Amino acid sequence: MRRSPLALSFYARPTVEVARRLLGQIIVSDVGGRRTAGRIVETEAYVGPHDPACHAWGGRRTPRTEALYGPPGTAYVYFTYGMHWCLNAVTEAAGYPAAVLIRALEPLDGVDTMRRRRARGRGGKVADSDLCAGPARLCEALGITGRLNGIPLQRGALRVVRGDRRRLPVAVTPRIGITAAVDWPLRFVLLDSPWASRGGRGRR
DNA sequence: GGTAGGATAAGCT
DNA sequence: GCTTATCCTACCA
Repeated sequence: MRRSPLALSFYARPTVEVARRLLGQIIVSDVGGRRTAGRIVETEAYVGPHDPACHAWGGRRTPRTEALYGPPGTAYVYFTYGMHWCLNAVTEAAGYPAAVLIRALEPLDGVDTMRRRRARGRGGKVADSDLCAGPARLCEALGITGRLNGIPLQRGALRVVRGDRRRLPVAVTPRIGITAAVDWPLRFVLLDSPWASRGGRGRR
């Protein structure tokens, strides 16, 4: 089945709105010649230079954050904790640094590939419910690394395509793992989704 | 069921 | 030097 990619205009809106409307949409990765795909079940908004948890807080513009200033629909992939990659979709107008962090997916396609990637370098096996339940986990499962930083999400090896968004029960909570602006309700998660990250399955 | 601590490196002060 | 938009293992209940 062929699904249409989300257009640039989808991302050129208030970041909170994009974060909410990304729930239910589908990420498709063809990295390494393998097709993997998953449905977005958890997101967080990082709303710009006035957001103390945003990497572009205070207008920081460095080689690391450069992709955040790109056009809407750009992939912002950053490295953290010395070993993890995380994927964001850049939002709002070009030049305005804001993005939505993709925090969890429901695996749809290429589950065997996901299992292999997630188990690599780790003798044990990974429960299917943990394949994409976390921002770094889903990047590992989909083969996403810094090589994809700055690419457009409308075409190419990594893209976001339209999913079924009818009747989605959404919970709104503070963001996870940050120490700044802890009261801002900028995390969106499908209510009771078994695919959400830890700290994420909760109701509110 | 839960949580504490370690891994590991870029970017900042 | 210190912090970090994390994950995993070990350990305790």
